[in-house]
Amino acid sequence: MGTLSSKQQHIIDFIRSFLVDRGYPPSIRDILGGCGLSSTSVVNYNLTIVEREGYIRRHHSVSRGIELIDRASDLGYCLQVPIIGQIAAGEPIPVPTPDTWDVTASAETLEVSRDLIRGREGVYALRVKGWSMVDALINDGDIILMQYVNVVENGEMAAIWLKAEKGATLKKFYGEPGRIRLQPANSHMQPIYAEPDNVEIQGKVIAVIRQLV
Amino acid sequence: MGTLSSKQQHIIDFIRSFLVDRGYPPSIRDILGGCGLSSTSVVNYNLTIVEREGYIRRHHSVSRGIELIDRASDLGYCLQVPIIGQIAAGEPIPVPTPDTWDVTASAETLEVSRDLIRGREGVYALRVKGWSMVDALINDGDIILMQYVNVVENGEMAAIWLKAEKGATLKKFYGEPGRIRLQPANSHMQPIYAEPDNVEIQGKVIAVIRQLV
DNA sequence: GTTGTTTTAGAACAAATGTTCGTTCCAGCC
DNA sequence: GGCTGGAACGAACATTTGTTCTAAAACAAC
Repeated sequence: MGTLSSKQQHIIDFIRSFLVDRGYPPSIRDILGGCGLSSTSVVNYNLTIVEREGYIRRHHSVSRGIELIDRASDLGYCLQVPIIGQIAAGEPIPVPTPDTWDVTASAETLEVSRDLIRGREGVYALRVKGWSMVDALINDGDIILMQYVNVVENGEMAAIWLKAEKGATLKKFYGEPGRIRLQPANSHMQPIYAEPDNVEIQGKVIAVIRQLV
Repeated sequence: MGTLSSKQQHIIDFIRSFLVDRGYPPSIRDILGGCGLSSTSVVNYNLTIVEREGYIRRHHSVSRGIELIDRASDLGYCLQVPIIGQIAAGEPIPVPTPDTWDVTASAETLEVSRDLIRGREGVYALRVKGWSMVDALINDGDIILMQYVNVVENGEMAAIWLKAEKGATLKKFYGEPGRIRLQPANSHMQPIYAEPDNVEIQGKVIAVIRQLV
């Protein structure tokens, strides 16, 4: 990646914004107009240099065949995850059944980068309401990424519905002989013990996102 | 969003993979070949329907002017944020100076969706080491998104370097007459008071990301 | 069957767009 | 001054590519 003149830098910026804005690359004459240049051959000339320096890839004799390949502010793809509700002690989570799973139906969605999902299926998001999860280092207003599962391994953090208490909580799950231990993430807090048929797993936590300000 | 024939669904899938693969949209004749169709007018005919159903937007009389607008399975751009180091009590953060700011230079980057950044400049990420920040609901292994700033407003969470103690910490910042109050996010913990010229702000926290499993 | 609608075919056209080439401008240099 | 190489210009050209039109085939409803 060599150095570029300001004109060439401007061209790259224009290509990027054009691409984000319109969804397809600009033609040479688009760049001409957008960057205030005066001749298609000037654009072509600079485009050749920008390609030689490794910022774009050109597909010759293809209209708008410009491919951006800068890693710097490069655009990887995100996935959209539905925010299907909020979790608060005392309220059940409206987990969608796997067959009525429709991302587009949900009113709000969260954009999440691919590495957080890691190819998992059945991922949804919840907004945390209240301070009942602070022992799990989860705050009011946080967003938790959940995966829809029925069973979890020991030690995994899960959203658990306590039928008798009619309360939802986030705890680390440990199956023990004859009982289930629900351990707060904070080591200073005491665990809760529950009957196996009193708990219902509504999904496991795969990430926590807290946005400040 | 209406229903599509299998042929039309195939066309959309082809457009998407073509786009991801080559960086620019297919022409009508590309679709013709890629989907095994036999006439450009057939492609055009189905493209019109697909557009009417809201899956794409066509820019007429523009070569390859096809814009994918399905929210369901992809799209939305991410930005890359450099992970420039880790924060732990007792170690300074290697904050880059604004002029040597080079995303590509950093060994590790984090992909983050656009809404988390919100157009801010000078954003970097830190990996949290140790449990010294649990009072701020931040755990060992969490990743915090930071923005490089020198001053913060009262109540904002910031990475603060205490010169005398030679320690970095994350606290809520409050300027008070003659002193600075550093308040843990956890209300059960007591604040720290510091001399104004003993503190050095290294950036403010704009998001916390915790990945489990 | 008839009728009407949807879908396909193929070709021709016009516009969009990449490419080429001779020329000009200009700064640096011998 | 004269030479040279990078950069810009402008026009012409060739290809790519969207668009349109007519006819036919396929399909559904009656």
